[in-house]
Amino acid sequence: MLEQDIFKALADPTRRAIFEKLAAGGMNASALREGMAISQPAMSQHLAVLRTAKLVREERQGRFVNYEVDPDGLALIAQWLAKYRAYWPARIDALKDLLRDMDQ
Amino acid sequence: MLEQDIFKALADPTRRAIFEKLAAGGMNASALREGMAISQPAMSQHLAVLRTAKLVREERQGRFVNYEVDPDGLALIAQWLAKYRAYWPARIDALKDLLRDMDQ
DNA sequence: AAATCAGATAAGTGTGTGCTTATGTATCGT
DNA sequence: ACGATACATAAGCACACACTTATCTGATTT
Repeated sequence: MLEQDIFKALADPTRRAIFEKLAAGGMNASALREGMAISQPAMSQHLAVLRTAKLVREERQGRFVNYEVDPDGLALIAQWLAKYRAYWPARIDALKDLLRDMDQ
Repeated sequence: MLEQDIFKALADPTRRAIFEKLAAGGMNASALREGMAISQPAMSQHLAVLRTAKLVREERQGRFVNYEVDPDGLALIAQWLAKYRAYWPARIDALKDLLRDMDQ
């Protein structure tokens, strides 16, 4: 789980879309493809990249493979970002508000 | 300033190194090259990519161009990350803690 | 004005990446 | 056991990307 893998994985818009879809709830690879205009091998390859980056993890269920968000990858981004907290703008208040709202 | 630009910019290890160097304090392109085994055009091209991503901003000073971290790009990453807050592991909820610290 | 210096831009090249088609590997249903 | 289903892997191809050398722009110095 390297920074390198994470940022490279997220550099592709299709993979970000897949990740975002999974963030709304785990599902198998076929379900992920629905409404996405992407071939089965392409999806499988993208999921492999996301897995390597620890952004996603799999769990085999019979002949399906259920995928879900892996917090490890996100944690690494948070850590990377934290290194530069000195530069976060004051108007990041929006983010603070967002986090406060999510606490309710 | 698109997500696309940010993640692509950070997907390159040399650019992350440049960014990290600038995070320690602004400096011009020549100073950035010191100890980095990178040609002048390559540095210029990397800086252009970081600029497009709003991760870095320039300020011309005579015949030098001083570069420094641009908070805008970092803010965008923070916002992207915040969308997936539900998945952050409790023990590494660093971003939230840091934001709390900033409230003091 | 001319030479110099900091940096940007242009054009070409090798490598990486995301796709495709084809095939392989498990698991399920009958 | 057999075919079907869900997914992974292999191999090839077109394009993107990071580098190179060469040149250009703009500011400084003498």
